[in-house]
Amino acid sequence: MVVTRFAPSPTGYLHVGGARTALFCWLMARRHKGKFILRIEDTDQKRNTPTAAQQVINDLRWLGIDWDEGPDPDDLTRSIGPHGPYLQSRRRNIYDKYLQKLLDLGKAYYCFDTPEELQNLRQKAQTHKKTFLYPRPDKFPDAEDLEKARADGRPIAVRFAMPCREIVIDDVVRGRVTFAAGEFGDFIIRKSDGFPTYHFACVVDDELMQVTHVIRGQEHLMNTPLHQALQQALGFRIPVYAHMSVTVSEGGGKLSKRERANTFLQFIKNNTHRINLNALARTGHLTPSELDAFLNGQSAPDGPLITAMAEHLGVHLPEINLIDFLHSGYLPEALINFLALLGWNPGDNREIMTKDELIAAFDLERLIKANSLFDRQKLIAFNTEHMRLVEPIKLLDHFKNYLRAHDSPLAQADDAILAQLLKACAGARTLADVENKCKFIFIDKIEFDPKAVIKVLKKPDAPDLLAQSRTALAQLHPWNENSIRQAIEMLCKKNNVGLGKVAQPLRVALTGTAVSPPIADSLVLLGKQKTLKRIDAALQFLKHEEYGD
RNA sequence: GGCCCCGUCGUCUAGCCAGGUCCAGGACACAGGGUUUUCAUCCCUGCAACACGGGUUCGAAUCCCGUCGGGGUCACCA
Repeated sequence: MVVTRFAPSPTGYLHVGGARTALFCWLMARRHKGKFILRIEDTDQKRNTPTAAQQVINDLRWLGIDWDEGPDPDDLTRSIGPHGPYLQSRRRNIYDKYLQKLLDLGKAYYCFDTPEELQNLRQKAQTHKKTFLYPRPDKFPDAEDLEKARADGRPIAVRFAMPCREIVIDDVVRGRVTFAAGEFGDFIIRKSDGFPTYHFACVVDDELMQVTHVIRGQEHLMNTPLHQALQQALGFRIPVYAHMSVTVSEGGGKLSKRERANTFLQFIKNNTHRINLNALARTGHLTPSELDAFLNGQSAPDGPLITAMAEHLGVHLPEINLIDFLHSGYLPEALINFLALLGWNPGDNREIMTKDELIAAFDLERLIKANSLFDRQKLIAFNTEHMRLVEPIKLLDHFKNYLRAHDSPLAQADDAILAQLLKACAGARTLADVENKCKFIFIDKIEFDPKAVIKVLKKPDAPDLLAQSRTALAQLHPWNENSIRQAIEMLCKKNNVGLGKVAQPLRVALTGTAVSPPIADSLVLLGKQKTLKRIDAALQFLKHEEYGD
């Protein structure tokens, strides 16, 4: 049976890169009717935040990735599956057991160096232009040395005695990779705070959880020799390894969480003169000195705060975390499809694929070796396709989810209305597009976009046609898509003009902008009362403008 | 810098392992045109790549070597 695992360290929101790794692991397990495990690697006390694990879990669920074993998504303290707990911080007794075994076998040893001492050793190696390898003592410290170190208050860590021999790893995507003997030094497997390091916990857990395929980013390739040595020392199986290519950002560098903060910072710097910093600090819940620190590049606020401030200023930031994509109105189906094709392809010309199709086609053999760039424009194209493809019920769910994540005026609408909006906006690229197009219906006071006014309302015949529309619509009964369309068409015929001549002034009168769903839909959605009122308001507005000129 | 990985249109990629069917196929983007009451959608056409240099071979995008370029990694982070 195929068993894969995704093992994030909970340091914040789930990053697209991480999501891609999770997706490939999940796809592999589902393809082979195996198991997919979620394991939380929270062995770094300094970096973990209490809510981060839950956030990662929420993000994964939004994407539509589920796990057979792992923390209970509704209650992290509970486990699903026979190999729990799935939070590494709760497995310390297990690691200690294997650690003792290594110690007993003479394959690991205590060490008592302070950070400063290690730093010195490294420096020395660097001045001699040699790679730093920890100098293994001739004789491993014994119980007595341990006591003495403890008495002296020295940090007590444990190192693995790395065997000095050539190491060969077989990787599904890289092929056979060979490392010469002596490339790797003894590394720490238990930190002085008693927690295992990543290498150790990962190897032990992969064995105990019976993981068969380790699929991870290429950045782990250099870790694999260490893991393999550990597996051999402990008598563990060696799983199949697949080191995927990395996804890089459009800027050239790696897709980094800092990118959003940097983009935002750059925007502020370029527009200092027209930004009210006090108001900005308020929306970002920052003190003036915190904002100052951010502007000086000393620190960066949390993701959600950046998002709030960017929204406040109307700046679009590159999406990096999964939650950013939710906020921008992307569909998880589209993101999955897009991510799957970053470094993998089904071997034919198919691109737009559903989750089931991806599962059926997935194959580790078809992973690409070369790094790829995250192309947002292509993502948008994928999203457009999936907006059309997703079942209406599901699309509605996604839309509500999106609306909840915002402070949208549309949140007050019920399901039936929302479904109508979605239908009227067929062809929209993102959920954000739908919201933008329809929010005029839920706003009491609309504002006229000057460009739309000049381009449409100020046209010579516009006020007259608008007034005629008002008269015709006022008499209209019943008020539905069909009747409205007929009324408008008749008006066009009567005046001998194209549909746009009548529809556009109406549109601007109702929405303040030149963008909305098809005109008849827009009128139905707005309702007769409000429609007439807004036409009156627009007519009024035009009169004042005339006097003003 | 040491070690490791990678290198086909601007981008994602097919083709490479099993050399000829590839003057290199698809998609996104871009340019031009068309449909449409706005936006978006949709349709058509076009542009555009084997990093470079040596081999091997009758023949190389495909095999070998070198150069250059990009990325990763060198923690008591994961």
